[in-house]
Amino acid sequence: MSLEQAVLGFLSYSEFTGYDLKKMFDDSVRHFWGADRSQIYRTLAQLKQRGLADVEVIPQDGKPSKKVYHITEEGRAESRRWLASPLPPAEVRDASLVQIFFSGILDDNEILGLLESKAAHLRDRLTQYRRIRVVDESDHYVPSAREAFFWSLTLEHGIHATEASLAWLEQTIDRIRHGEAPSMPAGPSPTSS
Amino acid sequence: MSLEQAVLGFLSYSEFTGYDLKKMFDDSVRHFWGADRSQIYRTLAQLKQRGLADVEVIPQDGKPSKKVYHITEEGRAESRRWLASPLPPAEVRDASLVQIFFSGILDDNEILGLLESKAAHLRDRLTQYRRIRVVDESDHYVPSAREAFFWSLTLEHGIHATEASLAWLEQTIDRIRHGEAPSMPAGPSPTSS
DNA sequence: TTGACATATGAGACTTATCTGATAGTATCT
DNA sequence: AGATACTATCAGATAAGTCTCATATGTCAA
Repeated sequence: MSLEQAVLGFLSYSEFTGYDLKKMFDDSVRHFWGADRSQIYRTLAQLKQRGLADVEVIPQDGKPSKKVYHITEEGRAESRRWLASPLPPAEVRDASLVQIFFSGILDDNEILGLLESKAAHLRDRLTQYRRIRVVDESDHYVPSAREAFFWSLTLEHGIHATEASLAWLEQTIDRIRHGEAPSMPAGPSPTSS
Repeated sequence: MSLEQAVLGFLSYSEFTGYDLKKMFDDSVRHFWGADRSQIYRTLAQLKQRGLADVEVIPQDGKPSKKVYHITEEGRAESRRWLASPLPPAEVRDASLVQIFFSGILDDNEILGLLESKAAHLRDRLTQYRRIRVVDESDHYVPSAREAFFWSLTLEHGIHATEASLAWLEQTIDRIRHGEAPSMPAGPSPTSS
C-alpha cells in the first residue's frame, strides 16, 4: 500500500507525529496522494505493529501528549526496497470522462456548459500548483537539495498533466462550437410522433 | 457513484445482462473506469432496488438463465440529471509519483532504471489506446454517430494525457542523465567515517 | 463570550473496490 | 479423457478510503 510507503518515506527523513505528517501530506504530496487524519493514525499504528516504526510518547503540558514515531532499521530497509521496485502505472478513474462518454443525450449547449465548468476547475488547479512554494533548502523539512529536486519533479508532472487535460478540453470545446458533434438522430422524441 | 451512472448510461442505450455489461466496460470505458464482475452484478441489484431498472429473467436451454436489465423512466431521468450536473475533477492518486517523490535515497542509475520502466509502461498503454478500434456506426452497440463522437473524445483524452506523462518522463530521464539531480549529501554512510 | 483556529489523538461506521471461489452447463482443443 | 475457455450469476472476505464524532486544552479576535 502506497500510503504506508509515503508515511515511511517521511519517517526516513526524520521523526514525526501523526499530526505533523498530516500537515506534510497536505502541503507536499496532496496533489497525487491525499490522506485523511484517521488513515494516517491507523497507518502509523500498523507500521509500529509490523516493526517498521517505533513510538515514543511525549507528555506535554497544556497540550495532549504526542506520539513521536521513528523509523526502525527494518522500516528503512522496507522503504528502500519498495522505492527501488518497479510499479505498474496508476489506473485512471475519472468520473468526468464517464460523463462525457454518455453525454450524447444532452444537447450541444448543455455539453459546452459542462466542459467549460471542467476547464475552469482545471485552470484553478493549475493556479494552485503554480502557487505551491518552490521547495528549497531553506525549507525546514527538506532533507537536502537532492530531495528538493525530486519533490519538484512531481509538481512539474502535475502541471504538465493538467495542462494536457486542459488543452484537450479547450480543443474539444472548439470542435463542438464548430458543430463537429453529429446531431441526435430524429428517433422517438417528445416533440415528434 | 459513477459506476452506477456508467451502468445506467449503457442501459439507456439498450437492455443488457451483467455479463454483457462486463464486456462493454472492458472494451469501451476500461481506460478511465474499470469495473469488476461482482461490482457490476451488485450495482445492477441496487439499481433494481432503487427502481431505476427492471429485470426480466430469461431461461435459456443449455446455458444458465440470464437476467436482462431494462432502464425505467426514473432511471432515465436520474441518468440525464447526473449527466447534466457539473462534477469536481478527479483526484489524482498515483503511487508512481510517491515513489519518485521519495526516490532521492536511491542513486541516479537506479532511478533511471525505474523511470525507464515507467516510460515503457506508458508506451505500451499508448499502443493499446491506438489499437482500440475506431468506433463507427457499423459497430453493433453504438447507438448513433453522436455517441460515437463522444466515445472517441474520451479515447483522445487518454492518448493526450498519456503522451503528456510520457513527455515529462522522457524529459526527466534526460535531465537526470545530464547530471541535473543534486548528489546526496556526504552524511553518515557505511563507507564514510 | 462565543466562536474560530491550532495542537493532538483516535474510534466507529460506512462506502467503494478488489480478490477468490462456488455453481452450472456447453463447446472446443489436446 | 482431461483441460481450458466461454456463457452466466453472485456470495463472502478483505482492503482501502471517507466521514463523523469525541476528547482535551490554549490562544486570539470579534
